[in-house]
Amino acid sequence: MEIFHQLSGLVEQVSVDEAFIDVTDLPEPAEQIAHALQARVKLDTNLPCSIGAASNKLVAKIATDTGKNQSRTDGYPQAILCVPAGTERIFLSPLPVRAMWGVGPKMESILLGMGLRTIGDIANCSVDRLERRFGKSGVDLHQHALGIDNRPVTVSYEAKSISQEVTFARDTADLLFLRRTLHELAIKVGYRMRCEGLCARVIRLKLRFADFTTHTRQVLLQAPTDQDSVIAGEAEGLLMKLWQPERPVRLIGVGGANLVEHVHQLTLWESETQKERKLLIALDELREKYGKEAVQRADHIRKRHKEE
DNA sequence: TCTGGGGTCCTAGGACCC
DNA sequence: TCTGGGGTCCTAGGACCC
Repeated sequence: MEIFHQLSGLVEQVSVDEAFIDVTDLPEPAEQIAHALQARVKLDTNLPCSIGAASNKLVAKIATDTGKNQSRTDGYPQAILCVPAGTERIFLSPLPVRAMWGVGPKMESILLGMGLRTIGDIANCSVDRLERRFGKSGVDLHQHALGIDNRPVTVSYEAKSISQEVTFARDTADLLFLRRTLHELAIKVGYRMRCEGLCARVIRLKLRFADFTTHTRQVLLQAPTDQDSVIAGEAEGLLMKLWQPERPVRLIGVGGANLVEHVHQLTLWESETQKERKLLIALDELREKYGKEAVQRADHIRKRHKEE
């Protein structure tokens, strides 16, 4: 990512190992930039990478995937594929619908059922038919099949939600264990929110049963929070709504959504919650210095011992 | 791919208000 | 008192992505 930033200020990081770079303002041709960038990444990190270049994000993304698939001969894919402006539709046309960004297994089978095999078939299909079948996203799908995508490269990134979840090695029907796990997850979520300076207005619980059915419950808070105890408490309340003693649980997760920036409350007296905030921040700092297990709350430990 | 841990966006229905 | 239409907010679930 550092290497990308040296190239252009307009870098949109999509995941740990993927990014869009807007090189519109650079004088060199895209192909030349791509080769230099790939060489640079290899030299500095010894990592292979694939690059797709096009006039918009959608086509660049598909170009990367396509190049990667084509070069899947031996070893790592190290592809470069450039799609010149004006040739987007021609490039996409022969590709299978599954190659379209946003088309997964479900949509693929629906499209095949409609007799649409390639992206070109989607492009030649009437917008009305696609809209009837897929709603608003059908209109987008048609545009994308034509190679049209107006989404800009977005530099700043704001998280929409923060969550933690665990899948158990064995399904469990142990409520005490679930509640304890919930607490541990809530602590991690709260920590991450405080690191980002964010508070959540919505607390969400996710539960997956042994048969893989997944349920979520959420609650809208009066006031946004970044506090472990509040997150844990709300999540526990939600757990009791979903919990069925006879249904073992495979996964449990906690998250915060509707995130807002943390603002300090202007009250005359420090409330209990503000005291707890200060305590939590102090604990966060200790954990950063001495590791995650360095500090634990005595009341939590006592509770645990009693339970055990 | 019988399934890990994050995320995002969209849809549909219900409650509530004017 | 009942009905209609439209808008917003909230909740739950599904599809998809890396």
